[in-house]
Amino acid sequence: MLKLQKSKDKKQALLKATLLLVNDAGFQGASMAKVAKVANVSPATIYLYFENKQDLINQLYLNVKEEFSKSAFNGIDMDQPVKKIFEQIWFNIADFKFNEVEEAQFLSQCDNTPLVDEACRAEGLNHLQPLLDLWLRGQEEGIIKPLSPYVLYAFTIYPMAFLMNKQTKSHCPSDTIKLKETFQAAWDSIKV
Amino acid sequence: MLKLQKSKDKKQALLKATLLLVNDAGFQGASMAKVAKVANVSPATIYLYFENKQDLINQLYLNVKEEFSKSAFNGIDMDQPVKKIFEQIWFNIADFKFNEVEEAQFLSQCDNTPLVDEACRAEGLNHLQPLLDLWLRGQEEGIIKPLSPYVLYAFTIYPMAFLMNKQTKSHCPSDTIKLKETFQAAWDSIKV
DNA sequence: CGAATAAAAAAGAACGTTCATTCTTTTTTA
DNA sequence: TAAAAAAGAATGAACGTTCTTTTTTATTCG
Repeated sequence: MLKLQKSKDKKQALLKATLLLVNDAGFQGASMAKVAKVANVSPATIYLYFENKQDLINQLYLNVKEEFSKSAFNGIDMDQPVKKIFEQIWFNIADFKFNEVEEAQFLSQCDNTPLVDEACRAEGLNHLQPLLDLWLRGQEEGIIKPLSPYVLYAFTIYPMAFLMNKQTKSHCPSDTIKLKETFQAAWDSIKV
Repeated sequence: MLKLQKSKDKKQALLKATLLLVNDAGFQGASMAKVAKVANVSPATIYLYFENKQDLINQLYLNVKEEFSKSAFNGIDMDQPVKKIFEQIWFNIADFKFNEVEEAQFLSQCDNTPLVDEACRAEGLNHLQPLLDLWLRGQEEGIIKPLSPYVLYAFTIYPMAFLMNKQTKSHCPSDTIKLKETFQAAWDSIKV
């Protein structure tokens, strides 16, 4: 039982090491040798927990994506008006993006690379279903524009990745992005 | 003179080969050997035109970024209301994203990777100054919200990268994204 | 309860391959 | 015919992965 925990710790350490290395130097920068070194483990040990490098990347992606989705819907009260629920989710996501910077950065990098399996990406998207359902409800109530969920996502959630990125790389001082006004922009883009 | 053209052709072929390979298999997928093969050239020849791999990537990035900016401001008539000019630019960018798919995909991949020099990225951003100036003018006229240019960009331009990406990878059928309504969303997010 | 032992986990060295880059030779150009 | 451009082979280093050995763990029996 203690054994099992140790195993999980080691796997977690490997995932975290990969995350850090990918953020710092891209996917090719995260070589198995470096991942092993950062996780304080022999390269061979990685293969006890992961099939190969692709499997390591895929599992990391799904791991972080799930963490992200959990944050997004954390403490949501569904017995409220659509706008209020959306606001809760939006601020949850903002919190994640600006507090779990490492994880958020990693996800951004994954968004546009061909190195994450498409199947894997699709699985990661499933977790966001509650948000799509909420939008549908908003559209039925006539308070959200009849746009495809892709467009809704593109204008409300996706922009946060850009802003997080700019802030992290300190292209813009951290007081430039006022969350309340930023949410207003997001909402204005999709409200009817 | 003919010689010079041939040289330029070869350099262009190398850049294009790199672009394709990076899109297909990421930055590590674009090995010098493969780039050479696709461009029909010896690996050694690459080093006549580029210092090293990083230089190749940097130059490609700046090249494509400049092409992008040129498209954005193509045929713009500055003697018009702010909204009209912004609309022209927005549709220019949309055209680029949805027609020059290879280039747009490459830029998206560059946005979030640590493999493009920050200095290089900064240089690429300069080209967008006219858009920032336009926003400022709009803010002085009181028709654009007093948000930082980062936020304005995040909500009007950046979403197109996401939509192009989804459409290219055929996650959403190509008639899902109606440009006119999508522009409306962009404008609504920043108009006062 | 502690020593013996079998199994599982981990380590480190080693594998063949591929990498970015350079060296030497050949071809093309002026 | 001299110089510039290009080719192809060769370089050592680093890659992902596997092989062999050592260490750790859990279990069994004295």
